[in-house]
Amino acid sequence: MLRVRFAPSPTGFLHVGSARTFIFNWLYARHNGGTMILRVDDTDVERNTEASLTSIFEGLSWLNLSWDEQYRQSERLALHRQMAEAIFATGLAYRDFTPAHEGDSPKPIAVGPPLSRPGEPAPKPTEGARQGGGAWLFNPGAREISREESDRRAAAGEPFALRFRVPREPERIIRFNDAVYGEQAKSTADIEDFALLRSDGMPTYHMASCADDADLRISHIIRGQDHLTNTFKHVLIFEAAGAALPQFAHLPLLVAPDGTKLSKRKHGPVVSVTTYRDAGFLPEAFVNFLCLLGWSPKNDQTMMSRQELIGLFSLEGINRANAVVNFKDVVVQPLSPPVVALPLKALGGPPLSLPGLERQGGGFLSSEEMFDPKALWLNAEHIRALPLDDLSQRLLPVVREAGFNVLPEYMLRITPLVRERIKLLKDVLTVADFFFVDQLPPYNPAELIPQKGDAAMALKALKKAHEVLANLPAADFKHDTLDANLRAAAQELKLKAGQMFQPIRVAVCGRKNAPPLFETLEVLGKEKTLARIEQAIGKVQ
RNA sequence: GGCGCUAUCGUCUAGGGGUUAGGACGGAAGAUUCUCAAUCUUCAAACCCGGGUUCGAUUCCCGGUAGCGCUACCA
Repeated sequence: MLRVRFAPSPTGFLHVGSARTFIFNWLYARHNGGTMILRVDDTDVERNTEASLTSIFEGLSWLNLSWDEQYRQSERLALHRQMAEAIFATGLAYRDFTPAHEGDSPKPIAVGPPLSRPGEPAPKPTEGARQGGGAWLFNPGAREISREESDRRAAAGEPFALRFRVPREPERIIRFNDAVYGEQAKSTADIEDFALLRSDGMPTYHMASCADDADLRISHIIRGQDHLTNTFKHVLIFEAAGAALPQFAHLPLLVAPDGTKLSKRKHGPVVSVTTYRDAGFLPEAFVNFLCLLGWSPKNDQTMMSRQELIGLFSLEGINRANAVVNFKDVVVQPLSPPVVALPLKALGGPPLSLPGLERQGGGFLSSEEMFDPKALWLNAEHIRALPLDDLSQRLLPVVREAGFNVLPEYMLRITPLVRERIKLLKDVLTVADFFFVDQLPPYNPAELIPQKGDAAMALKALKKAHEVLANLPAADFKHDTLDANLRAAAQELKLKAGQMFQPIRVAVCGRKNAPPLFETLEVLGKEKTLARIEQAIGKVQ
């Protein structure tokens, strides 16, 4: 029975790296008909918050990801302690009565004899941490305390941490096979006596995680590569507890353009899944994008539906090198002097604004700056692949949230005009804004003047257009009729099509770049069209 | 410092002892159109360095370098 788990610790919003880890686990389970388990690793009471847990659920639900079983580590503490005690009973763990944090790195007080190899001199304590090489033996005296003394002090109520007694003499080579990174080996001389239980009785991550993985019969542990070296400790725990070793598969890390691990603290909103949701990514596109970081179907496919991903996914397709999420460094490194936000490319409207993404010194980051261009492209691809009514339904809430009370039927008519022009759902606000308002926001009248023309030409075109369109029954405000009439008018005025159409476009849309004119007029309707042309005439005069 | 991992166009990646080193994004140029977008065509762009093994290495081995990760009573 194949069983995989995703085990987030609720210490912040859902991280894109975590989301990808979930997805890979989920894909593996769904591909093989296995069981997907969500386990909340909340043993760190200091840092866990319920708000964080809520945000993780929110993120997963937006991505439309499902799981079959759910657990919470804080409800399974008895199990963890039980397994820790079982290990203690075998002699493979010992009580360390050193007060908490007194032995923490890098304070030199903990030095003691490092686990130096024969022949290597031990470093002097004053030299600081680990200069002699090898792993650190925490609080060396603690390991040697007799069982009698240990029992006595414990019975007296003295607090202690439980540490794993890593085999020292003879030193052993711990081995495991990783589905992605291959055969792994490490000497016990390089593994420190790590803690199993804290002095308050709470299990550490290593203990809780292994106890649960064993108890829940997890068959495959698919997780970030930052756990690769921890795995040796886990192998030790599994062994000591007499549990079967699961198959490990470590995933390359998601890194920032500067190569460092993506972190909430350093890279802020660009690592939060909610940022992508709020910016108007389609969940299916975002999942697609995440899958392409560190995994390949090896068949040159880039755009994949969820079903295709499930069908194509395999551990063999996972890459070993870290993958860069290619956002612009300005996101994390405020520029000085401050730079004005770039407008969205090709879209006349204001740049995308999202909370937390204000640029230092004012302005907002554009979507091209904060998102990986491939993510943007993939999102556009998925948008274009959506049926019109589906896309329209997803656009509607975005528009309404921006304060425009648009009817579903109207949205459906606008949708085909924006479908090929937006990369993010939110782009609809800058691409189709003129459909939503009664009054066009102010624009530069000079825009009304066509190529190789002057104000007189603009005026002539606008007046003629108004005349022609006014004579058209509202029912004839259809693409073909508009096309025929306006072209005829252009010919009559001896204007090129573009020279005729641009003034009208600017009059109606308030900018030069917009969806095709006749479709636009058709959707906008006779009344608004004429009103806007009249206003434009006023501006030119 | 110690240990582990990694290294193909700017980015995501395919490939693998002999290839014009493939694809995608992004970039450039052109076609098309009433603008924009979409679409189509074309172009530029990569095997970290040094040794070995071999008739032949980008590919296998070793070393170096660089990057990353771990090295907590965090996860």
